Amino acid sequence: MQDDKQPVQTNFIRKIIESDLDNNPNFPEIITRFPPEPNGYLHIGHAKSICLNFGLAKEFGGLCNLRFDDTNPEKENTEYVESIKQDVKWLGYDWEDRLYFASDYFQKLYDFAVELIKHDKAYVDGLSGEEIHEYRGTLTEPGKNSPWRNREIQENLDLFERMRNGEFDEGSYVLRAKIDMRSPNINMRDPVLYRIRKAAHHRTGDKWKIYPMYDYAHCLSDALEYITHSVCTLEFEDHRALYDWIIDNLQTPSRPYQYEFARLNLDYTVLSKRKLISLVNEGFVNGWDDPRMPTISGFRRRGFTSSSIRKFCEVIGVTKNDTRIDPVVIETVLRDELGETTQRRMAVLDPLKVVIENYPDTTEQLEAMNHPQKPEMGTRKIPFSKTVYIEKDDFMEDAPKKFFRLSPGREVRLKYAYLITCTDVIKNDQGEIIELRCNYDPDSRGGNSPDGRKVKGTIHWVAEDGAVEAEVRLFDRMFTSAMPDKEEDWRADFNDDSKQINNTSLLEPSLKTADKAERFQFERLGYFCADSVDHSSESPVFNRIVTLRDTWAKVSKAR
RNA sequence: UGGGGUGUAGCCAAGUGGCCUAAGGCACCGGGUUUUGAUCCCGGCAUUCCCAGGUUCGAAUCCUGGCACCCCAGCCA
Repeated sequence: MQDDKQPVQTNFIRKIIESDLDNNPNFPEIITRFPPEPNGYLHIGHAKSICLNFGLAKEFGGLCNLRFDDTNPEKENTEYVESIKQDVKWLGYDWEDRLYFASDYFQKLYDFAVELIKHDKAYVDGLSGEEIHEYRGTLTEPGKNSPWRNREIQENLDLFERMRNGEFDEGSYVLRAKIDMRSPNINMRDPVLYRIRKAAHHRTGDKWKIYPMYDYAHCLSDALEYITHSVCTLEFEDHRALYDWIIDNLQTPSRPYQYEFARLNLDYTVLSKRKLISLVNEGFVNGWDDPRMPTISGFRRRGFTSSSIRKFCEVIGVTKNDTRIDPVVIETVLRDELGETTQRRMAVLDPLKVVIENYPDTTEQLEAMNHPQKPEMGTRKIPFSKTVYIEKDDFMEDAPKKFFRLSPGREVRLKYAYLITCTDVIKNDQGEIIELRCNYDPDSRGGNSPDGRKVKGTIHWVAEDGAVEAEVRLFDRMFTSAMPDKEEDWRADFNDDSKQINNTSLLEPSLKTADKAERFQFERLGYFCADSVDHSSESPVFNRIVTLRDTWAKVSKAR
C-alpha cells in the first residue's frame, strides 16, 4: 500500500495497546485477528474491523491473522470462505501464512472441554432446548439449576464422549459450563459449550457430531494463536465475563483480552447479513456484488477503490458510541481520490443533436487535457465535426438568467472546441426539442474567446464522427429512508429507482479502448468505471461510481 | 424492573482538572479563482460539552442524583 499516510486520528484501542506496551517492557508481540464466520459476503462494516485489526498490527509492528469462525456447519460454506479471502486481499491486507480456521482446533477444543469436566467446571445436560430456556430465568429473574447439574464427573466424561461419537440425537444433550444460574449476566447462567449437530461441515465433513459454541471456541482460538488484543463489536461486551472465565479456568498457551468497539451503521442501506441475503435471494439486487450493495464486492464492482474504503474507515473513527454515518462521507473520500488520479473524458448520457451550420463538412482533431491541474498526465485528440451531441440538460428554451448553459441566442463554450451560439430550435410534432441549430466562432478554436469576451458556460459534447455508443449504469442509494432497518417492513423502503440503465450514451472515441475496471471522470458528470464483468470494447458498459459535486442541481432544486 | 454500555455542533470526532473564552473532518452558508456550476483558495459555523446540584482559585474533564438511547433471556456469531 502506498497511500494512507494522512495523519491518523487516535482511538481508545490504540491507546490501550500503547499503554500495554509502556507499562510492560516484556509485553509480547502485538497479534490481532479478523475472525469472520463464512456465512455470507463481507460488507463495509467488516471493512471497519479489517482496517482496525490489520491496521493496528501493522502500526505496532505486529501480526494480524485471518481466522474463520466456522463452528456452525449449517450456515457455512467454502464459497463464502473464498469470497472473504478475496475481499480482505483486495482491501490491501495480507495474512501471509496465518490463515486459520476454528475448525482446525476442534480436537484441542474437545480436549479443553474434557479438562473442564474433570475440574467439575462443565457438565452434560439432558434438558431439552425449551427446558433450558425456561430454567434460564429472565432479564430480571434468576435462573435455576438443571437437575443434571451435579452429575458425576465420570458420567459427564462418558456422556460427552458418546456425544462426540454420535450416539445421541441432536438436541438430546449439551455440554454446559458450570458457573452461576443466578448471575445477573445471562451469559454466565451455565452457558452451552457444545451442541450435537449431524450436519456436514465444509471442512471437517462428518468427522464431528458435536460443535463448540462461539463463546467457547472464540476465546480459546485467540489463546491458541497468541492473540494479544481480541477486538470485537459492542454486542459482545456482555460476553467478556464468559471469555475471561473460560480462559481463567483452563491452562492456555497465552492470555488474550477482549476489547469492544461500536459497529458501523451506514444510512440508506442495510448491513445485517440476514437482510443482505434476502435482498440477493428475493431478487431486489443482482447478487452480492451488485453495485448498489454495501458489500465489499459491491463497492468493488461499482468502481470504488480499496484505498478510499481504507481512508473512510480511518476518517469515521473508532469509539463505543452508537453512530450512523451518512454515505456522503465515503463518497467525499472517493471523490477526493478520484479527482486526483483519474483521467478526464467526454461523454454525453442523454444526447441532443446540434448542427453547427457554418462549420464545414470536415472533421478536425482537437486537443484535450487528461487532467486540468496535471499537465503531466498528458493530452489526447478528440474529433470535432459539423454535428455534435450535447446533454439535453444543457439546453433550455426559456432559461432563467442564472442558467448559463445553452439557450436561444446565447453563447456557450464547447469545451476544448469552439464558442457556439444557438440560432434555432427544431421540434417534432409533439413539440419536443429534437435538434438545435447553432453558429460557431471560427476564431475560438480550442475554446478561447478571441476578444476576451466573457462566456460563462462551458459544456461537454461528443462529435457524431467516431462517437462510441455505450451502456451506462447509474446507481442511487438502495433505500429511500435513512434507517430502513428501523421499520418492520424494511423492504418497503427499497428504492426502485436505485438502478437506471442508459443505452443512449455516446462516448468520445478514445474510450473505445478502455479496460475492464478502468476509471475515468466524465467531464461534468462524475466518475465512471468500465464494468469489470460486462464491459468489452465491442459493447462498452460503464458504471457511474459517484457524481461530481453539483451545486447547480442543489440551487435549481431549491427554487 | 436485572446486567452491560453510551451521551461534546446537522453527522462523525479530539479532548482524561488550568496553555480550552472546546482540535480536525463531513455537511451547510458566504466570497474569490476557474475552458468541468468540478477542483482550488479565503471566511463563517458549540460563551458551551445530556440535565440538575456539588467539590475546586479553576470542571467537558472529579463527586452525587436524574434523564435519554443502545445491547443481552439461540443448542447463531
